Order: sequence, then structure tokens, then C-alpha cells
Amino acid sequence: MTAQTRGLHSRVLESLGPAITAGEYPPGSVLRTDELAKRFEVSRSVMREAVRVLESMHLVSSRRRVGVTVLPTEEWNVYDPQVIRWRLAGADRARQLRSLTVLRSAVEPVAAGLAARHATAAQCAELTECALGMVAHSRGHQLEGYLKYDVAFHRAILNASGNEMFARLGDVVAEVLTGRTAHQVMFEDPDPPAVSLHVQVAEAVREGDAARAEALTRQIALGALEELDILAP
Amino acid sequence: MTAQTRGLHSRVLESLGPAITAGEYPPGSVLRTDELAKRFEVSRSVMREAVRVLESMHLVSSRRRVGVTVLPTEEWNVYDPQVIRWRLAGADRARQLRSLTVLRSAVEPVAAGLAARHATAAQCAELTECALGMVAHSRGHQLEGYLKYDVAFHRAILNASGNEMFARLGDVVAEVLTGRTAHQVMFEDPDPPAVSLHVQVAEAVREGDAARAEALTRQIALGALEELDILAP
DNA sequence: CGTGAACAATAAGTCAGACTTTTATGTCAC
DNA sequence: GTGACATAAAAGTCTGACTTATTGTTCACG
Repeated sequence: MTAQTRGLHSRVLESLGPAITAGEYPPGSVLRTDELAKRFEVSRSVMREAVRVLESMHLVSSRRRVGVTVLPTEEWNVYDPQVIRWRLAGADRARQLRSLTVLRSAVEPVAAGLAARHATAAQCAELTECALGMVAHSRGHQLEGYLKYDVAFHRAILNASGNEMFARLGDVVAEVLTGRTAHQVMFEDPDPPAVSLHVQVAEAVREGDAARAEALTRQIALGALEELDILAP
Repeated sequence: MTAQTRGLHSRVLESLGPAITAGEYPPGSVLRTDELAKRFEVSRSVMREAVRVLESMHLVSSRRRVGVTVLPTEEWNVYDPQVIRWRLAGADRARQLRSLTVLRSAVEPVAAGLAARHATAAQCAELTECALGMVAHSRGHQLEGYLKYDVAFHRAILNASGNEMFARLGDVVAEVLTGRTAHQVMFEDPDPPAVSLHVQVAEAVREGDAARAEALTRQIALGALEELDILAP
């Protein structure tokens, strides 16, 4: 969950990265490596390595005689897990959560359909276990336990899809679900129909019914979108 | 399209990155910075910066007293545009194209639905223009021109969706479409029905018919999946 | 014979300083 | 105003010395 803070260079990154993604340095701002090195009290070598990493994320662009220029948002590698973490920790957390939820709503149904085709017996078992865990924690304010199984369920679906790109969205989904529980209106127990949908998805996958798994997951996704009021014009 | 080769450090990266993603150094392989620096005939500082970037992509992990260890595929930042390019240039190009096509098939229909809700007049105009360009180049072996408009069309859809995560997949889609035309069985002119679907999507978006735009785009996506035989058990 | 604590070897990490190269900008002649 | 040219500023590169964490070995002791 938390970032690796190994190395002096990482500490600089964990300070400068969030500052940039938070918009503290508006696009077009120019920084100088020497000045940054002095500010963070590190050598130029360390600072240069940090800048190189930021450059590989397309957050900044380093050019001779100019300096380190902050790039506009459209250039950023918004799929970089570190960038996602930094943005979720920053000011436009809400915007980011909405954006990621839309992505989820697109990907997860298709992933569920693929899972129904490709899931192994072990993966089906895990899926069922997660769904049952959700049911068991769906009443009596056991939100923490519920969340754990919810995250595991969606991770399992993405992994069982057999698609590498989908599987790698597991962390993103986990982040969104956690953020939803923590920040959103999740004082109450989850809606029984929503829980039931998860159980049915597990069933559909186990039976190899791709169309049903996809449709049911689309229902779940719709619920997530509605929670954030993403649909009204 | 092509990578920025500015800087000695980038040249090293463009050589070592593809080698790793191609599996020349199997997961668990250990490299030493000094040795690499000697091999590429650069100073340690330059080599260190390159390694830092590879580390930020989670291709390798650098640890004291151990060296630079190549990480397993599951750890890689597979959404990093540079990693995608490297893998598309390597041996498992086919696998990668299939994987990305599945991602497309999940994302684009939803993006089209959102575009129907949010597209501006200018975006609708561009979309229509692209569709007409496709029609104009759909006969008489004008594959190059057709591809240009095809890429522009899908880019426009993703941009018009108003979702940042979708918009940033424009380059990926462009890569997949280009790869499809270059490598796949695209000697013949594109199927008239496929071309027609694009025109209808543009129409649906213009009319604000989200459901129809989504359904039509799902048809297009289905075609792309069928081309690569992704559906048979 | 196993266990653990001290130790040595190793490779990354850090720093400082000197030098090179690119390139934006200002200057001057025409 | 336009071009060529000089200037300076910042990143880029290299080198060497030093620090630190970590692994693996060795050796003493139970």
C-alpha cells in the first residue's frame, strides 16, 4: 500500500511528485536542478535521478539552457500507479475517483465475461469464498471486513480474466473501493441487492455463463456510477 | 510516434529496456551497475539514471549488496507507454496486441456512450469528418489513408468521452490499429459493414444517443476481437 | 552438531568538483 | 528588419573518493 521510501532519492520523489500532481507548480513552471538540490539538501546526482524519474512519468521535461519544465496534465502518465497514488492523496481526489470509477465500469464487466470463460477451478473457489465473505460481513456494521472481501472479489475477477492489462488494474480498483468506503456515504451496511449481485457473478463464472457474468457485473458497475452521480447530464 | 533519443541516458534505456521486456534477462537475473556502465560505455552516473527509470517502471529492483534484479512480468507497469512500445517491438508482439485489443473492446464502447452525452459541437464535427474520411478511403487499396482516419476517429471518440483515463489510451489504440494494418491480413479493402458502423457511431454521438453509440461501438469491438480469434474456447 | 554472534566483502548509494554541450537570447553589422 | 555571431546559462557527462546497508562466512560456544 505505502511507497518504498528506500533511498534518499525516493524521499525527494515522494515530496516533489505529489507537489507537482497537486498543481503546486502549474504547467509551464520552470525549475532548476541545482536549486532543487539545494532546497531538498541533496547532491545534484540524487536530484538528477529524481528528475529523470519524473521525466519518465511525463510530469516534467528537462531541456538544456531552459531547466525542468512542468508538463500539462494531458501529458502525464496517468496510469502510473505512483502518479495515481499521488493524485488520490491530493486535492482532486474526488475527480480522480470519479475518473477511475468510470474506467472500472468499462473494464470489470468484460473481465467478468472473460473470467467465466477462462477461470480455473481454484479461481472459481476463491471467487465464491470472497462472495460468501461479503455476505457474512454485510450486516451489523462490519464495514472493514466487508471491504476486505469486496476488494479481494474484484481482484479475483480481474485476475481470472486471464488478461494482463485487466489484472494490473487490481490495485486501482482496490484504491477506489477503499476510498469509497472511507470517504463516501458508507455509514450504513451495503445494500442487500448489491451483495446478492456479487454472489450471482461468482455463480455465473463458476457455470461458465459469460453473458450473465458480464451483465451482472455491469449492474454492479452501474451502482458504483450512481453512487457518484455519474450519469445525469 | 518515435521515442525521444535526447541524451546519452536515453540511448542506454532504449537498448536495455527492450532487452528486458523481451525476456533476454529472465526474472531474477542480477545485473551490476558498474558492469552495465562498462558494457554501454557510459559513466556510472548515466547508468544509474537509466536504472532509476527502469526501477520506476518496476522492470527491475535495485538493492544494496545484491545488484539490479529483473522483476517478474506481473510487477511491470504494463500501462507505461514506453513499456508498451518496447513490448510491441519485441517477440511477444502478437500476445501484446491481443491483450490490448481486449482492453480496447472494453473501453471504447463505454467511451462512445460518454461521448454521446458530453461531446461538443466541434468534437461531433471532427468525428463526422473522420468517418467520412474513412468512407472516402475504403475502396481501391488506399489502406494508408484509411488507417489515418480510422486512428483519428477512435482518438476522437476517446477524447470526446471527457474521461482522462480513456483519452490517454489514444496512443495505445493508434498502436493497435497501425499494427493490425501492417501485420494482419489487411491486404483487402476494409469490410463495408465495418466502415458503415463508424459512420453510424458518429451519427449516434451527434444525436446524443448514448445507448446506440455504445451498442454500435461494441459491434466494432466485436469485429476487432473476431479478427484475432479471441472468443473461441 | 547446530546456533548465533562477530566480521569481512561487496555492490549500491552519496557527494563534490571539474568539464562539455546544447541552446536561448542579446548584439551588432548590413 | 534580418542575418550572423558572440555570450551565457543550464543541463549533461565524467571521475574518484567515500559511506552504508546487506549478504555470506567464519568461528566460538552451547
